[in-house]
Amino acid sequence: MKPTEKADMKYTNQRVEILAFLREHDGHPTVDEVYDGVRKKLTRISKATVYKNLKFLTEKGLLEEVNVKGVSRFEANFIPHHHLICRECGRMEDFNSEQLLDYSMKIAEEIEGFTIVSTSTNFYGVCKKCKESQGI
Amino acid sequence: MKPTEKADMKYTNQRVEILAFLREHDGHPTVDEVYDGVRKKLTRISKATVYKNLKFLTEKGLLEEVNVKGVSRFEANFIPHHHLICRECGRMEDFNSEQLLDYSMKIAEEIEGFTIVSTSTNFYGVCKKCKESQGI
DNA sequence: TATTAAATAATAATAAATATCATTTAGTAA
DNA sequence: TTACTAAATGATATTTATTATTATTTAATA
Repeated sequence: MKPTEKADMKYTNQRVEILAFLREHDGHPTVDEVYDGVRKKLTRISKATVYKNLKFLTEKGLLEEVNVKGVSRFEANFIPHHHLICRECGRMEDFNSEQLLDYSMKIAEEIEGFTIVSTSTNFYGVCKKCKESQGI
Repeated sequence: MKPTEKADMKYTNQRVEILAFLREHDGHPTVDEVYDGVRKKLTRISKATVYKNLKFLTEKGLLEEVNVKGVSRFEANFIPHHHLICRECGRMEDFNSEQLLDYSMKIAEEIEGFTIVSTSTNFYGVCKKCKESQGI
């Protein structure tokens, strides 16, 4: 099922707000960040509901879970892309390169033992903020 | 510090065995797998020691932590490489492509806001075993 | 609008990871 | 080699993260 299709599930306010929050916040929020964000609109939402739905929506293919430095983060961006990851603070940004996707998928064709359907490259380094705070 | 240099730390039996185990098992073991493996040689090792050392050795730069489907896994392979990841079972294998590393690092040079020092591409798909068990 | 399966909130339970602390050990120097 | 000391360990307690339970509420459908 493509992310744009209607999934076979109830579109509760909680789910709608979680999806909306993640579509508006592309910085790969953690569970707690999603909870805090969604709570501004749905003040009575339970954290268990956030956990359950992040898991559920990920299984449904409407979200993707990524992990940096042992912390789970979520994103709603299904356009194939890459990640810039700060080894210091864990900050994570999307990065687009059609070229690199094409190149990687070409290489993937030669791989045996695995049937590859997608690729994503992680770029590790130090973000601007961390570099500046180290420099001082 | 390069992984081959002697780190500034005590080389306890526990640490030596954890490092040895990970160097001999390149399938990206989980905490529990490391614990079970090392316990065969050091029957009295505590799980807390395994946790502490996996974290410590990762911070020291002697191990790397990766995460598949929410599960932390560890590896001792510091030769830059890529990963084949099964979306079904979470199996993870190393994959080498000097070409792809070069290509990615070339692209990295153009990235602003992050100072990139390394890259790694994840290839997502279905492994042979999962494909066979689905086919039946 | 009434029905019903599914989802929620609140909380309990479980699992994962870390902290505590008395004891042991690796590394160093006499 | 032995003695010393900071660091590491094992055992366990504590904390944090995640999942399960259950009475109540709600979205989807007729």
